[in-house]
Amino acid sequence: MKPRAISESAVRRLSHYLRFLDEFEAAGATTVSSDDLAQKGGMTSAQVRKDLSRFGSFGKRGLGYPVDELRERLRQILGLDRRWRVCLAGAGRLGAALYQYEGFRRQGFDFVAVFDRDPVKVGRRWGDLEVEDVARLGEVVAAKGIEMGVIVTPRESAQEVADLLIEAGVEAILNFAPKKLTVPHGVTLRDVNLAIEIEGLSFALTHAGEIVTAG
Amino acid sequence: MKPRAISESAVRRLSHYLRFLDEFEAAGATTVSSDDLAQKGGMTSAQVRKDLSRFGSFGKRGLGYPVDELRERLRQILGLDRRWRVCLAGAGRLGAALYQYEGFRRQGFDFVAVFDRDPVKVGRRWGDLEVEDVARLGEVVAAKGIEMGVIVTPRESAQEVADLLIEAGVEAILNFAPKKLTVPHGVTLRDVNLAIEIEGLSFALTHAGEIVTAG
DNA sequence: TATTGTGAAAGGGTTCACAGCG
DNA sequence: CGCTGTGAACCCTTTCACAATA
Repeated sequence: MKPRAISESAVRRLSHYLRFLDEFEAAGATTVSSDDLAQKGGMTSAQVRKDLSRFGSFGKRGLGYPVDELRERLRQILGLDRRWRVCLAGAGRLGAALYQYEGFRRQGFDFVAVFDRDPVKVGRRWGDLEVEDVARLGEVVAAKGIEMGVIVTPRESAQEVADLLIEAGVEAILNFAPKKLTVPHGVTLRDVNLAIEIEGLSFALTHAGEIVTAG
Repeated sequence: MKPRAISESAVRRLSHYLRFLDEFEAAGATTVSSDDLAQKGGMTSAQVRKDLSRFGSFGKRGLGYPVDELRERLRQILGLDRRWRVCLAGAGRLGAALYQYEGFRRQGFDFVAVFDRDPVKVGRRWGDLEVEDVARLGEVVAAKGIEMGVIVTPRESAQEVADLLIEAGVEAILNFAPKKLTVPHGVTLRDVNLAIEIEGLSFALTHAGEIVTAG
């Protein structure tokens, strides 16, 4: 089975299309054209069609795509037609903000465990959870069937925690620590590096006039 | 002036190199080769050399790059040899977490104002700041010489706040709201969309076996 | 000799353009 | 007729490979 590779940016666009469809649905549309979707995202209609056609022929020539159907199909494709069990590694402020962010739950992501190494934090109540000692990570991940990990530790502990997660069988990690992590083949890693994003802004302001492209 | 466009991903790599150099410096190295840097980041040495050579010839053939000098040069290139005045739009939990994140201050980014529309939040003390009414955004941005905005509002208010920031003269925006914003040419926008990142993970787990490339 | 800096080649993602079809 | 689906063309980024050189 090797149905051709999909780029990370293409997957990101699928998520965008899903949000655009929500907007069209809210506006009462029953069909949308690739061009309608493209305009919401500042992209070309050809790109939208290429992205969608990779997963099947959902459109009707001359008409466009049925909003409802395409929306459901995209949710399936993105794996949003089920719920996922997620753990937080790091019980700091950023972790708390993510934990309480409604958007995750709404899209099907449930935080079912929080870990920290700090004995002061271990045992504290977080909603209906209790912060667990990171030493119990493997045990808890197995017991609760946790499938994704979100790393919100300081830079220094990030790789260590990633290794624990992977050893426990977690195959998808969202890393907020400002550290490039090494993961084995088969584990999916996404980085959200706040420092790097804001440095991109200072670069752009510093080099105003020179063009910065998308790539 | 048009010294060839620079891709966003290339700028991101410059930030990475800077962090790698910090690590090499901490380890006592005085020079590094493009291959040393490449290995830290899982990239090729040719890529490192191409990225760096765009800004000048910092290396010595047969030896590599002087750590100190390259580090300083990269800080200049990224605009980190000065401080930036940043405002937060949105006094919620995520905003609070970012506000208290030491990393920003350490790299030269100072939060000098926080805005919210909620009268309950306006007037509250945040460290040595006071939450301001978003109605005063233009005034405060001008008075404090604010250069960057970080949007941490709900989805619905994001575009509106972005427009206010831009009208006030802000030319760089970091957007955490899960909404694709429209900004005029000349304004730099970076998105951090947590929902989209985690959806990337569920996509990968759902399609395990099929390859997801970098692009 | 080891490593940079860089043209040339390769690779991969995006856009074009049009045949196909409702 | 309008819009999708898609092969081909295009373009940008990455990698290769080697001349240049400390």
